[in-house]
Amino acid sequence: MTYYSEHSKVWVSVDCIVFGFENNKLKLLIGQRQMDPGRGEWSLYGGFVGAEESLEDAAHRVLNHLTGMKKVYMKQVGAFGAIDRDPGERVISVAYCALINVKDYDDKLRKKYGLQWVSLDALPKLYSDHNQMVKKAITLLRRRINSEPLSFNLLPKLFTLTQLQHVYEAILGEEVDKRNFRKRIKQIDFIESTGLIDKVTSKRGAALYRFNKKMYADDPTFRL
Amino acid sequence: MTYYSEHSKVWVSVDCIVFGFENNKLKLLIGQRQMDPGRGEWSLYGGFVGAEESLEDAAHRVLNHLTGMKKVYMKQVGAFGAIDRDPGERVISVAYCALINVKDYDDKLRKKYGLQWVSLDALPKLYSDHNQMVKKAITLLRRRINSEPLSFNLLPKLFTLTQLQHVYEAILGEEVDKRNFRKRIKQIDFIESTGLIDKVTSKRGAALYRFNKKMYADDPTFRL
DNA sequence: CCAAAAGTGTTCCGTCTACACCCATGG
DNA sequence: CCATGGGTGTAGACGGAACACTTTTGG
Repeated sequence: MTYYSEHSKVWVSVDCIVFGFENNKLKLLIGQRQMDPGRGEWSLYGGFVGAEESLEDAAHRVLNHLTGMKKVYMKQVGAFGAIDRDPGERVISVAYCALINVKDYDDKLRKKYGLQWVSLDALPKLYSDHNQMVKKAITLLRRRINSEPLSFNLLPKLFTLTQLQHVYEAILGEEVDKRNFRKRIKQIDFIESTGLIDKVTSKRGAALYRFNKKMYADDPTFRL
Repeated sequence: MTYYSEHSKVWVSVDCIVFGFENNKLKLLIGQRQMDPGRGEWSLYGGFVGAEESLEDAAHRVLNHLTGMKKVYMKQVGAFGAIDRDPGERVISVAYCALINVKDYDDKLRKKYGLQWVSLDALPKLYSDHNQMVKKAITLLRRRINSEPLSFNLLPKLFTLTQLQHVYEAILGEEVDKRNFRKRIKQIDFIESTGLIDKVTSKRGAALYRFNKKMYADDPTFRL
Protein backbone atom coordinates (compact mmCIF):
# COMPACT_ATOMS: atom_id res chain seq x y z
CA MET A 1 0.00 0.00 0.00
CA THR A 2 2.54 2.54 -1.15
CA TYR A 3 -0.02 5.31 -1.22
CA TYR A 4 -0.03 5.44 2.56
CA SER A 5 3.61 4.65 3.11
CA GLU A 6 4.77 7.76 1.29
CA HIS A 7 3.56 9.72 4.27
CA SER A 8 4.79 9.91 7.81
CA LYS A 9 2.94 8.76 10.87
CA VAL A 10 2.64 10.67 14.10
CA TRP A 11 1.79 9.90 17.69
CA VAL A 12 -1.77 10.67 18.65
CA SER A 13 -2.89 11.03 22.22
CA VAL A 14 -6.09 11.87 24.04
CA ASP A 15 -6.30 14.27 26.97
CA CYS A 16 -9.16 14.17 29.43
CA ILE A 17 -10.63 17.39 30.76
CA VAL A 18 -12.50 16.10 33.78
CA PHE A 19 -14.97 18.47 35.39
CA GLY A 20 -16.59 17.94 38.76
CA PHE A 21 -18.79 19.98 41.01
CA GLU A 22 -18.04 20.51 44.69
CA ASN A 23 -18.82 23.24 47.20
CA ASN A 24 -20.79 25.09 44.58
CA LYS A 25 -17.75 25.39 42.36
CA LEU A 26 -16.80 23.88 39.06
CA LYS A 27 -13.58 21.94 39.51
CA LEU A 28 -11.04 20.40 37.22
CA LEU A 29 -9.11 17.20 37.85
CA ILE A 30 -5.39 17.67 37.28
CA GLY A 31 -2.17 16.06 38.41
CA GLN A 32 1.54 16.60 38.31
CA ARG A 33 3.35 14.88 35.49
CA GLN A 34 5.30 11.85 36.57
CA MET A 35 7.42 11.67 33.45
CA ASP A 36 9.63 13.74 31.22
CA PRO A 37 9.25 16.01 29.46
CA GLY A 38 7.50 18.38 31.83
CA ARG A 39 7.95 16.28 34.96
CA GLY A 40 6.30 18.01 37.90
CA GLU A 41 4.16 20.39 35.85
CA TRP A 42 0.42 20.49 36.38
CA SER A 43 -1.29 18.64 33.61
CA LEU A 44 -4.41 17.01 32.33
CA TYR A 45 -4.33 13.27 32.30
CA GLY A 46 -3.84 11.70 28.91
CA GLY A 47 -2.66 8.67 27.05
CA PHE A 48 -1.63 7.51 23.64
CA VAL A 49 -4.15 6.15 21.19
CA GLY A 50 -3.42 2.52 20.45
CA ALA A 51 -3.32 1.02 17.01
CA GLU A 52 -6.46 -0.97 17.70
CA GLU A 53 -8.73 1.51 19.40
CA SER A 54 -10.84 4.43 18.31
CA LEU A 55 -10.37 7.92 19.73
CA GLU A 56 -13.49 7.54 21.84
CA ASP A 57 -12.34 4.21 23.16
CA ALA A 58 -8.97 5.64 24.05
CA ALA A 59 -10.55 8.53 25.91
CA HIS A 60 -12.84 6.20 27.83
CA ARG A 61 -9.99 3.85 28.59
CA VAL A 62 -7.89 6.64 30.05
CA LEU A 63 -10.77 7.97 32.10
CA ASN A 64 -11.76 4.54 33.29
CA HIS A 65 -8.20 3.81 34.29
CA LEU A 66 -8.15 6.98 36.36
CA THR A 67 -11.51 6.83 38.00
CA GLY A 68 -12.78 3.30 37.65
CA MET A 69 -15.94 4.82 36.21
CA LYS A 70 -17.71 3.60 33.10
CA LYS A 71 -20.39 5.21 30.95
CA VAL A 72 -19.24 8.68 31.80
CA TYR A 73 -20.49 11.59 29.75
CA MET A 74 -17.71 12.55 27.35
CA LYS A 75 -17.58 14.88 24.42
CA GLN A 76 -14.81 15.67 22.01
CA VAL A 77 -13.43 19.17 22.41
CA GLY A 78 -11.14 19.18 19.42
CA ALA A 79 -7.80 18.18 17.98
CA PHE A 80 -4.69 20.11 18.91
CA GLY A 81 -1.89 19.83 16.44
CA ALA A 82 0.67 22.62 16.63
CA ILE A 83 4.07 21.21 15.68
CA ASP A 84 5.83 21.92 18.93
CA ARG A 85 2.89 21.66 21.29
CA ASP A 86 4.56 18.73 23.02
CA PRO A 87 8.06 19.66 24.13
CA GLY A 88 9.33 16.13 23.52
CA GLU A 89 8.13 14.80 20.22
CA ARG A 90 5.53 15.67 17.62
CA VAL A 91 2.26 14.51 19.16
CA ILE A 92 -1.22 15.42 18.04
CA SER A 93 -3.73 15.33 20.83
CA VAL A 94 -7.49 15.08 20.83
CA ALA A 95 -9.07 16.60 23.91
CA TYR A 96 -12.18 15.12 25.49
CA CYS A 97 -14.33 16.73 28.13
CA ALA A 98 -15.86 14.55 30.84
CA LEU A 99 -18.45 15.48 33.44
CA ILE A 100 -18.53 13.37 36.56
CA ASN A 101 -20.17 13.38 39.94
CA VAL A 102 -17.37 13.84 42.42
CA LYS A 103 -19.09 11.62 44.96
CA ASP A 104 -19.09 8.65 42.59
CA TYR A 105 -15.34 8.89 42.27
CA ASP A 106 -13.33 6.73 44.60
CA ASP A 107 -11.05 9.10 46.46
CA LYS A 108 -8.43 6.39 46.99
CA LEU A 109 -7.97 6.19 43.24
CA ARG A 110 -7.64 9.93 43.08
CA LYS A 111 -4.87 9.86 45.67
CA LYS A 112 -3.21 6.86 44.08
CA TYR A 113 -2.59 8.90 40.94
CA GLY A 114 -1.83 12.07 42.84
CA LEU A 115 -4.71 13.96 41.27
CA GLN A 116 -6.39 17.05 42.62
CA TRP A 117 -9.64 18.87 42.18
CA VAL A 118 -8.76 22.45 41.40
CA SER A 119 -11.22 25.29 41.29
CA LEU A 120 -11.43 26.84 37.86
CA ASP A 121 -10.81 30.36 39.10
CA ALA A 122 -7.53 29.15 40.61
CA LEU A 123 -6.28 27.12 37.71
CA PRO A 124 -2.48 27.08 37.47
CA LYS A 125 -0.43 27.10 34.30
CA LEU A 126 -0.75 23.64 32.81
CA TYR A 127 1.61 21.56 30.72
CA SER A 128 1.81 22.22 26.99
CA ASP A 129 -1.39 23.61 25.50
CA HIS A 130 -3.65 22.14 28.17
CA ASN A 131 -4.90 25.55 29.31
CA GLN A 132 -6.16 26.16 25.79
CA MET A 133 -7.96 22.86 25.84
CA VAL A 134 -9.67 23.70 29.12
CA LYS A 135 -10.67 27.10 27.83
CA LYS A 136 -12.24 25.61 24.76
CA ALA A 137 -14.02 22.98 26.83
CA ILE A 138 -15.59 25.63 29.05
CA THR A 139 -16.70 27.63 26.05
CA LEU A 140 -18.42 24.52 24.72
CA LEU A 141 -20.03 23.78 28.08
CA ARG A 142 -21.43 27.29 28.34
CA ARG A 143 -22.78 27.15 24.86
CA ARG A 144 -24.44 23.79 25.36
CA ILE A 145 -25.75 23.91 28.87
CA ASN A 146 -28.96 25.58 27.74
CA SER A 147 -29.68 23.16 24.95
CA GLU A 148 -28.50 19.83 26.32
CA PRO A 149 -29.04 18.15 29.67
CA LEU A 150 -25.40 18.24 30.71
CA SER A 151 -25.72 19.45 34.24
CA PHE A 152 -27.12 16.22 35.66
CA ASN A 153 -23.82 14.48 35.00
CA LEU A 154 -22.23 16.64 37.67
CA LEU A 155 -24.82 15.76 40.30
CA PRO A 156 -25.97 12.64 42.13
CA LYS A 157 -28.99 10.85 40.75
CA LEU A 158 -31.19 12.67 43.23
CA PHE A 159 -30.60 16.36 43.63
CA THR A 160 -32.33 19.44 44.93
CA LEU A 161 -33.24 22.37 42.74
CA THR A 162 -30.83 24.55 44.65
CA GLN A 163 -27.99 22.20 43.78
CA LEU A 164 -29.00 22.23 40.16
CA GLN A 165 -29.10 26.00 40.18
CA HIS A 166 -25.62 26.14 41.66
CA VAL A 167 -24.33 23.98 38.82
CA TYR A 168 -25.74 26.46 36.33
CA GLU A 169 -24.25 29.37 38.17
CA ALA A 170 -20.86 27.66 38.30
CA ILE A 171 -20.82 26.92 34.60
CA LEU A 172 -22.21 30.22 33.45
CA GLY A 173 -20.11 32.16 35.93
CA GLU A 174 -22.97 34.35 37.01
CA GLU A 175 -25.85 34.35 39.43
CA VAL A 176 -29.27 33.12 38.44
CA ASP A 177 -32.60 34.27 39.81
CA LYS A 178 -34.07 31.53 41.98
CA ARG A 179 -37.71 32.08 41.11
CA ASN A 180 -37.14 32.37 37.40
CA PHE A 181 -34.94 29.31 37.45
CA ARG A 182 -37.52 27.17 39.22
CA LYS A 183 -40.28 28.43 36.99
CA ARG A 184 -38.41 27.20 33.94
CA ILE A 185 -37.51 23.87 35.54
CA LYS A 186 -41.17 23.18 36.24
CA GLN A 187 -41.93 23.39 32.54
CA ILE A 188 -39.44 20.63 31.78
CA ASP A 189 -41.20 17.38 32.38
CA PHE A 190 -38.19 15.12 32.38
CA ILE A 191 -36.91 16.82 35.50
CA GLU A 192 -39.25 15.14 37.90
CA SER A 193 -39.82 15.42 41.58
CA THR A 194 -39.39 12.16 43.44
CA GLY A 195 -41.46 12.30 46.62
CA LEU A 196 -38.27 12.25 48.65
CA ILE A 197 -36.95 14.96 50.89
CA ASP A 198 -33.33 15.77 51.50
CA LYS A 199 -32.70 16.76 55.11
CA VAL A 200 -28.94 16.94 54.87
CA THR A 201 -28.36 20.32 53.39
CA SER A 202 -31.21 22.17 55.04
CA LYS A 203 -33.23 22.01 58.21
CA ARG A 204 -36.51 22.44 56.52
CA GLY A 205 -35.77 19.76 53.94
CA ALA A 206 -35.70 20.12 50.16
CA ALA A 207 -37.53 18.11 47.52
CA LEU A 208 -35.30 15.73 45.60
CA TYR A 209 -35.57 15.68 41.83
CA ARG A 210 -34.14 13.45 39.20
CA PHE A 211 -33.46 13.47 35.50
CA ASN A 212 -35.74 11.02 33.71
CA LYS A 213 -33.54 9.74 30.92
CA LYS A 214 -36.27 7.81 29.14
CA MET A 215 -38.62 10.73 29.08
CA TYR A 216 -35.87 12.86 27.61
CA ALA A 217 -35.07 10.24 24.98
CA ASP A 218 -38.71 10.27 23.88
CA ASP A 219 -38.70 13.98 23.34
CA PRO A 220 -35.19 15.37 23.37
CA THR A 221 -36.21 18.99 23.47
CA PHE A 222 -34.36 21.07 25.97
CA ARG A 223 -34.41 24.82 26.34
CA LEU A 224 -33.56 26.40 29.59
CA MET B 1 12.95 8.85 24.34
CA THR B 2 11.59 5.41 25.17
CA TYR B 3 8.48 6.87 26.74
CA TYR B 4 7.13 7.77 23.32
CA SER B 5 8.54 4.82 21.43
CA GLU B 6 6.56 2.32 23.48
CA HIS B 7 3.52 3.52 21.61
CA SER B 8 2.47 3.18 18.02
CA LYS B 9 2.10 5.99 15.55
CA VAL B 10 -0.77 6.44 13.13
CA TRP B 11 -1.41 8.32 9.95
CA VAL B 12 -3.26 11.57 10.41
CA SER B 13 -5.03 13.34 7.59
CA VAL B 14 -7.12 16.44 7.17
CA ASP B 15 -10.32 16.56 5.13
CA CYS B 16 -11.71 19.80 3.77
CA ILE B 17 -15.43 20.42 3.81
CA VAL B 18 -15.68 23.28 1.33
CA PHE B 19 -18.96 25.17 1.22
CA GLY B 20 -19.95 27.58 -1.47
CA PHE B 21 -23.08 29.51 -2.32
CA GLU B 22 -24.59 29.52 -5.79
CA ASN B 23 -28.10 29.95 -7.19
CA ASN B 24 -29.40 30.54 -3.69
CA LYS B 25 -28.22 27.13 -2.57
CA LEU B 26 -25.53 25.97 -0.23
CA LYS B 27 -23.14 23.74 -2.16
CA LEU B 28 -20.39 21.37 -1.25
CA LEU B 29 -17.22 20.78 -3.22
CA ILE B 30 -16.57 17.10 -3.79
CA GLY B 31 -14.71 14.93 -6.23
CA GLN B 32 -14.31 11.33 -7.24
CA ARG B 33 -11.40 9.53 -5.63
CA GLN B 34 -8.52 8.97 -8.00
CA MET B 35 -6.85 6.33 -5.86
CA ASP B 36 -7.50 3.11 -4.05
CA PRO B 37 -9.11 2.30 -1.77
CA GLY B 38 -12.45 3.74 -2.80
CA ARG B 39 -11.45 4.74 -6.32
CA GLY B 40 -14.36 6.43 -8.05
CA GLU B 41 -16.38 7.12 -4.91
CA TRP B 42 -17.50 10.64 -4.16
CA SER B 43 -15.31 12.15 -1.52
CA LEU B 44 -14.13 15.23 0.27
CA TYR B 45 -10.67 16.35 -0.65
CA GLY B 46 -8.02 15.58 1.94
CA GLY B 47 -4.35 15.03 2.52
CA PHE B 48 -1.95 13.64 5.04
CA VAL B 49 -0.51 15.80 7.76
CA GLY B 50 3.23 16.11 7.32
CA ALA B 51 5.76 15.69 10.10
CA GLU B 52 6.61 19.36 9.98
CA GLU B 53 3.26 21.06 9.77
CA SER B 54 0.44 21.80 12.15
CA LEU B 55 -3.10 20.59 11.54
CA GLU B 56 -4.19 24.08 10.52
CA ASP B 57 -1.28 24.40 8.14
CA ALA B 58 -2.10 21.06 6.57
CA ALA B 59 -5.74 22.05 6.09
CA HIS B 60 -4.76 25.35 4.51
CA ARG B 61 -2.18 23.68 2.33
CA VAL B 62 -4.72 21.20 1.00
CA LEU B 63 -7.28 23.90 0.36
CA ASN B 64 -4.75 26.20 -1.25
CA HIS B 65 -3.56 23.40 -3.48
CA LEU B 66 -7.13 22.83 -4.64
CA THR B 67 -8.33 26.35 -5.08
CA GLY B 68 -5.29 28.57 -5.21
CA MET B 69 -6.94 30.63 -2.50
CA LYS B 70 -5.23 31.90 0.62
CA LYS B 71 -6.63 33.33 3.83
CA VAL B 72 -9.82 31.37 3.51
CA TYR B 73 -12.11 31.09 6.50
CA MET B 74 -11.56 27.66 8.03
CA LYS B 75 -12.70 26.09 11.24
CA GLN B 76 -12.00 22.72 12.76
CA VAL B 77 -15.02 20.44 12.78
CA GLY B 78 -13.51 17.61 14.77
CA ALA B 79 -11.36 14.52 14.78
CA PHE B 80 -12.69 11.28 13.37
CA GLY B 81 -10.97 8.20 14.66
CA ALA B 82 -13.00 5.01 14.32
CA ILE B 83 -10.60 2.13 13.77
CA ASP B 84 -11.89 1.05 10.41
CA ARG B 85 -13.09 4.41 9.13
CA ASP B 86 -10.59 4.23 6.30
CA PRO B 87 -10.97 0.98 4.38
CA GLY B 88 -7.27 0.81 3.67
CA GLU B 89 -5.23 1.55 6.76
CA ARG B 90 -5.79 3.03 10.19
CA VAL B 91 -6.00 6.76 9.55
CA ILE B 92 -7.29 9.38 11.93
CA SER B 93 -8.71 12.38 10.16
CA VAL B 94 -9.36 15.90 11.32
CA ALA B 95 -12.13 17.62 9.37
CA TYR B 96 -12.01 21.30 8.57
CA CYS B 97 -14.85 23.40 7.25
CA ALA B 98 -14.09 26.16 4.73
CA LEU B 99 -16.40 28.85 3.40
CA ILE B 100 -15.51 30.35 0.06
CA ASN B 101 -17.01 32.65 -2.48
CA VAL B 102 -17.60 30.52 -5.55
CA LYS B 103 -16.79 33.41 -7.88
CA ASP B 104 -13.30 33.80 -6.42
CA TYR B 105 -12.53 30.21 -7.27
CA ASP B 106 -10.83 29.62 -10.57
CA ASP B 107 -13.06 27.21 -12.44
CA LYS B 108 -10.14 25.82 -14.40
CA LEU B 109 -8.62 24.56 -11.20
CA ARG B 110 -11.92 23.01 -10.24
CA LYS B 111 -12.04 21.11 -13.51
CA LYS B 112 -8.37 20.18 -13.33
CA TYR B 113 -9.07 18.21 -10.16
CA GLY B 114 -12.42 16.95 -11.37
CA LEU B 115 -14.31 18.61 -8.55
CA GLN B 116 -17.98 19.47 -8.51
CA TRP B 117 -20.27 21.76 -6.61
CA VAL B 118 -23.09 19.61 -5.32
CA SER B 119 -26.24 20.92 -3.73
CA LEU B 120 -26.59 19.81 -0.15
CA ASP B 121 -30.06 18.41 -0.63
CA ALA B 122 -28.69 16.17 -3.38
CA LEU B 123 -25.59 14.97 -1.61
CA PRO B 124 -24.58 11.45 -2.63
CA LYS B 125 -23.09 8.81 -0.38
CA LEU B 126 -19.51 9.85 0.25
CA TYR B 127 -16.36 7.86 0.89
CA SER B 128 -15.70 6.56 4.39
CA ASP B 129 -17.25 8.71 7.13
CA HIS B 130 -17.30 11.89 5.07
CA ASN B 131 -21.09 12.21 5.25
CA GLN B 132 -20.80 12.33 9.02
CA MET B 133 -18.21 15.06 8.75
CA VAL B 134 -20.45 17.12 6.51
CA LYS B 135 -23.39 16.65 8.83
CA LYS B 136 -21.40 17.83 11.79
CA ALA B 137 -20.08 20.80 9.84
CA ILE B 138 -23.60 21.91 8.97
CA THR B 139 -24.71 21.58 12.55
CA LEU B 140 -21.84 23.83 13.56
CA LEU B 141 -22.64 26.35 10.83
CA ARG B 142 -26.27 26.57 11.90
CA ARG B 143 -25.31 27.04 15.48
CA ARG B 144 -22.78 29.74 14.75
CA ILE B 145 -24.35 31.75 12.01
CA ASN B 146 -26.26 33.88 14.47
CA SER B 147 -23.31 34.65 16.67
CA GLU B 148 -20.43 34.96 14.22
CA PRO B 149 -20.12 36.81 10.91
CA LEU B 150 -19.70 33.69 8.81
CA SER B 151 -22.03 34.42 5.98
CA PHE B 152 -19.86 37.09 4.34
CA ASN B 153 -17.28 34.47 3.46
CA LEU B 154 -19.75 32.95 1.04
CA LEU B 155 -20.43 36.23 -0.76
CA PRO B 156 -18.46 38.72 -2.83
CA LYS B 157 -17.08 41.75 -1.04
CA LEU B 158 -20.10 43.73 -2.17
CA PHE B 159 -23.46 42.11 -1.81
CA THR B 160 -27.11 42.99 -1.67
CA LEU B 161 -29.29 42.36 1.34
CA THR B 162 -31.34 39.90 -0.66
CA GLN B 163 -28.22 37.85 -1.36
CA LEU B 164 -27.29 37.90 2.30
CA GLN B 165 -30.76 36.79 3.23
CA HIS B 166 -30.55 33.91 0.79
CA VAL B 167 -27.34 32.75 2.46
CA TYR B 168 -29.13 32.66 5.79
CA GLU B 169 -32.03 30.79 4.33
CA ALA B 170 -29.71 28.27 2.70
CA ILE B 171 -27.79 27.59 5.90
CA LEU B 172 -30.79 27.53 8.19
CA GLY B 173 -32.85 25.55 5.71
CA GLU B 174 -35.90 27.72 6.19
CA GLU B 175 -37.38 30.93 4.91
CA VAL B 176 -36.74 34.20 6.63
CA ASP B 177 -39.04 37.21 6.76
CA LYS B 178 -37.60 39.96 4.59
CA ARG B 179 -38.68 42.91 6.69
CA ASN B 180 -37.58 41.40 9.98
CA PHE B 181 -34.28 40.42 8.45
CA ARG B 182 -33.54 43.89 7.14
CA LYS B 183 -34.60 45.48 10.38
CA ARG B 184 -32.02 43.43 12.25
CA ILE B 185 -29.30 44.08 9.68
CA LYS B 186 -29.79 47.82 10.05
CA GLN B 187 -28.93 47.58 13.72
CA ILE B 188 -25.57 46.01 12.94
CA ASP B 189 -23.21 48.83 12.16
CA PHE B 190 -20.42 46.78 10.63
CA ILE B 191 -22.71 45.82 7.77
CA GLU B 192 -22.53 49.07 5.92
CA SER B 193 -24.13 50.36 2.81
CA THR B 194 -21.68 51.48 0.14
CA GLY B 195 -23.38 54.05 -2.04
CA LEU B 196 -23.23 51.61 -4.94
CA ILE B 197 -26.14 50.06 -6.75
CA ASP B 198 -26.23 46.63 -8.26
CA LYS B 199 -28.18 46.56 -11.51
CA VAL B 200 -27.38 42.98 -12.45
CA THR B 201 -29.84 40.99 -10.44
CA SER B 202 -32.73 43.40 -10.57
CA LYS B 203 -34.14 46.01 -12.86
CA ARG B 204 -34.78 48.47 -10.17
CA GLY B 205 -31.30 48.09 -8.70
CA ALA B 206 -30.33 47.07 -5.18
CA ALA B 207 -28.04 48.77 -2.71
CA LEU B 208 -24.68 47.08 -2.26
CA TYR B 209 -23.44 46.47 1.26
CA ARG B 210 -20.19 45.24 2.67
CA PHE B 211 -18.82 43.76 5.85
CA ASN B 212 -16.53 46.20 7.62
CA LYS B 213 -13.92 43.94 9.15
CA LYS B 214 -12.21 46.63 11.17
CA MET B 215 -15.41 47.83 12.70
CA TYR B 216 -16.23 44.29 13.68
CA ALA B 217 -12.77 43.77 15.19
CA ASP B 218 -13.30 46.84 17.36
CA ASP B 219 -16.52 45.51 18.77
CA PRO B 220 -16.96 41.85 17.97
CA THR B 221 -20.53 41.63 19.11
CA PHE B 222 -22.83 39.87 16.75
CA ARG B 223 -26.38 38.76 17.34
CA LEU B 224 -28.69 38.26 14.47
C1' DC C 1 -47.38 48.34 -19.45
C1' DC C 2 -46.20 44.62 -16.84
C1' DA C 3 -43.18 41.37 -14.64
C1' DA C 4 -39.70 41.12 -11.20
C1' DA C 5 -37.13 42.34 -7.43
C1' DA C 6 -36.32 46.25 -3.83
C1' DG C 7 -37.71 48.51 -0.15
C1' DT C 8 -40.43 49.94 4.03
C1' DG C 9 -43.62 49.97 9.78
C1' DT C 10 -46.80 48.52 12.89
C1' DT C 11 -49.18 45.56 15.92
C1' DC C 12 -49.44 41.68 18.78
C1' DC C 13 -48.03 38.20 21.71
C1' DG C 14 -45.11 35.51 24.31
C1' DT C 15 -40.85 35.43 26.94
C1' DC C 16 -37.50 37.16 30.07
C1' DT C 17 -36.51 39.96 34.05
C1' DA C 18 -36.81 42.14 38.25
C1' DC C 19 -38.27 41.81 42.65
C1' DA C 20 -39.71 40.36 48.52
C1' DC C 21 -41.80 37.70 51.69
C1' DC C 22 -43.42 33.49 54.35
C1' DC C 23 -42.29 28.57 55.69
C1' DA C 24 -40.35 24.68 58.21
C1' DT C 25 -37.03 22.95 61.20
C1' DG C 26 -32.73 21.77 63.93
C1' DG C 27 -30.01 23.29 67.25
C1' DC D 1 -36.50 31.50 69.22
C1' DC D 2 -33.68 32.35 65.64
C1' DA D 3 -30.67 31.28 61.85
C1' DT D 4 -30.70 28.77 57.68
C1' DG D 5 -32.06 27.39 53.42
C1' DG D 6 -36.74 26.19 50.81
C1' DG D 7 -40.33 27.67 48.43
C1' DT D 8 -43.72 30.84 45.86
C1' DG D 9 -46.29 35.01 42.00
C1' DT D 10 -46.82 39.21 39.48
C1' DA D 11 -46.13 43.27 36.70
C1' DG D 12 -43.60 45.64 33.26
C1' DA D 13 -40.18 45.63 29.53
C1' DC D 14 -38.45 43.75 25.63
C1' DG D 15 -37.81 41.25 21.55
C1' DG D 16 -39.45 38.22 17.91
C1' DA D 17 -43.09 37.05 14.57
C1' DA D 18 -46.66 38.00 11.49
C1' DC D 19 -48.15 40.64 7.93
C1' DA D 20 -49.08 43.82 2.49
C1' DC D 21 -48.31 47.33 -0.28
C1' DT D 22 -45.51 50.83 -3.11
C1' DT D 23 -41.42 51.70 -6.04
C1' DT D 24 -38.46 51.32 -9.99
C1' DT D 25 -37.21 49.99 -14.45
C1' DG D 26 -35.82 46.79 -18.30
C1' DG D 27 -37.78 44.48 -21.80
